[in-house]
Amino acid sequence: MGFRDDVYALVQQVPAGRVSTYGDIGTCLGSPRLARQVGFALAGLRDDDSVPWHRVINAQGRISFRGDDIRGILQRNLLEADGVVFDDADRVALAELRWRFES
DNA sequence: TGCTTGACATAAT
DNA sequence: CATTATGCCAAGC
Repeated sequence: MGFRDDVYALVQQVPAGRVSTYGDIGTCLGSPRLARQVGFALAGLRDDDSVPWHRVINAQGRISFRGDDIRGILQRNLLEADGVVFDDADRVALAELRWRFES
């Protein structure tokens, strides 16, 4: 279809225990300014669990809320289940967990 | 075809 | 460090 499918493909490349940022995905797809579109694409998934959307967070290493707090808590829960650790500021160690896309 | 919206990013306050 | 303002690009209407 377009941009969104590329986002899904990249997110699916992120292994468990690793996380990625909207900016990185956008950069991999063309420009770092595509970050919003990345989020937009993931929003289209809604409750589709075929894509590990919870492994995608913002550049600050924090979970992006969509409006429903439950969504963010669920995301954090899923990440912790993958082995991702949050610090006191509810942030993940991006320097260690940040996934680097190959192509 | 053209305007509005949006799970962000970055810089400024 | 949090909050606000602006930019950017694609999708929806």
